Amino acid sequence: MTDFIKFCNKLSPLNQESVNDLLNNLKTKTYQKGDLLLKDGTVCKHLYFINQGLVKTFFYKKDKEFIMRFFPENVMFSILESYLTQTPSKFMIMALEPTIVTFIHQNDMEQLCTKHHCIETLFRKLLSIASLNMMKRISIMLEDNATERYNKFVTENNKLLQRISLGDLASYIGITQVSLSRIRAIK
Amino acid sequence: MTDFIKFCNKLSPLNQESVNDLLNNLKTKTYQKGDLLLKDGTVCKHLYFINQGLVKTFFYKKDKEFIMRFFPENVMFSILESYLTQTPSKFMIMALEPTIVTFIHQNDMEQLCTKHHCIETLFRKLLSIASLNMMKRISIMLEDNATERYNKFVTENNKLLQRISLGDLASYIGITQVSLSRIRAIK
DNA sequence: ATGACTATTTATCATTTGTTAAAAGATAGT
DNA sequence: ACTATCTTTTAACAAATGATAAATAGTCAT
Repeated sequence: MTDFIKFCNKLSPLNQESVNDLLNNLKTKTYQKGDLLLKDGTVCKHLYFINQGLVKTFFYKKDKEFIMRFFPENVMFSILESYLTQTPSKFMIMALEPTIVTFIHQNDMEQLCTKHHCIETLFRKLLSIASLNMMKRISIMLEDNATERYNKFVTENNKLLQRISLGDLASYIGITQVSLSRIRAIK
Repeated sequence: MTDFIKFCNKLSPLNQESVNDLLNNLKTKTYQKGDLLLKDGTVCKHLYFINQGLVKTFFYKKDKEFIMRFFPENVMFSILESYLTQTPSKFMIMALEPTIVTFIHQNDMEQLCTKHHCIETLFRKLLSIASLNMMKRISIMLEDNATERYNKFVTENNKLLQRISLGDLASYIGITQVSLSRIRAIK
């Protein structure tokens, strides 16, 4: 739980009262590899901080899987599409490793944003980071072909690479696993 | 200027004092078709509201152009990559039609976010919308091929379609103009 | 209307990526 | 060590998209 607070405080300073209010609303849960933190069709009610482990957010089109993003330890995440609108999610969240998350309920977070200006500021910073990440992703998908996207991922996520299967990486990059295998073979 | 306030108030209610503070910091400017609102390599200092007209945000890789997004009248926009970090922009903003924008300086907006909780809330809502839009864009780029992306754009942006050139639409979809022409011919 | 310029279409060929199937390699449980 | 299962690689062919060039259509200034 304290890592959650540390992370927040680093991003945007919180006063003592807001820290206490946050702490009072945090819960922690453990998941095994393969467990779903969120099933599609359900509303994402939580904002998560990942203490340990790795998750992927993804969705299916027909029987094909597409990965939106990987989240390793020490970052915050949620399914914004569902969390922000409180509508059923198109996306799912799955633990790729034994994972421990600390989370806060959307209702509580919303109230705390209203109550504490500094928490609203924190949330704004979180959304800023998410926006920057997604913007980067979009520009990469536009300007780079599969090989370049793969190389970029490798250099920028070197440490994650060993923890992600080839199939998952391919789904993230936006190609088939067979294509990615071929790309790797050519180098 | 008042359309700016109307838009904001609709998104997130503002008290009178914050409205006044906003109004005192707004400026309005007119651009001709083809004018740049922002050149790449410069820092995006403003958050814009578009009263009239149409702009595109885009970038170059070598001599190829890629379009991030179109913004028509009555929406807010900026180059978040640069605005949020106050670093030189990879992206440019160009008017595709005679365009009138009302805008606020990043310094001023930041101060107002600190001064008025309700303006911070407004900004959070703006970032939420941007995040949802980008999330949708990413999932479309993952799951849909060029033909599907084109069809989706046509049905969802029917009114914009007549105002955007084929080449620009292709750059947005992420294919060459020649490919898009072929896709349209097949239907 | 004319000419100059720009945008769009069409055609051809090259390259990339998808699809399917089979083989090879890795992992976990017994 | 052995099977069963899952992951990754390899191969052959199909489909989609890119690159280039030429033809057609549309736009704008005079």
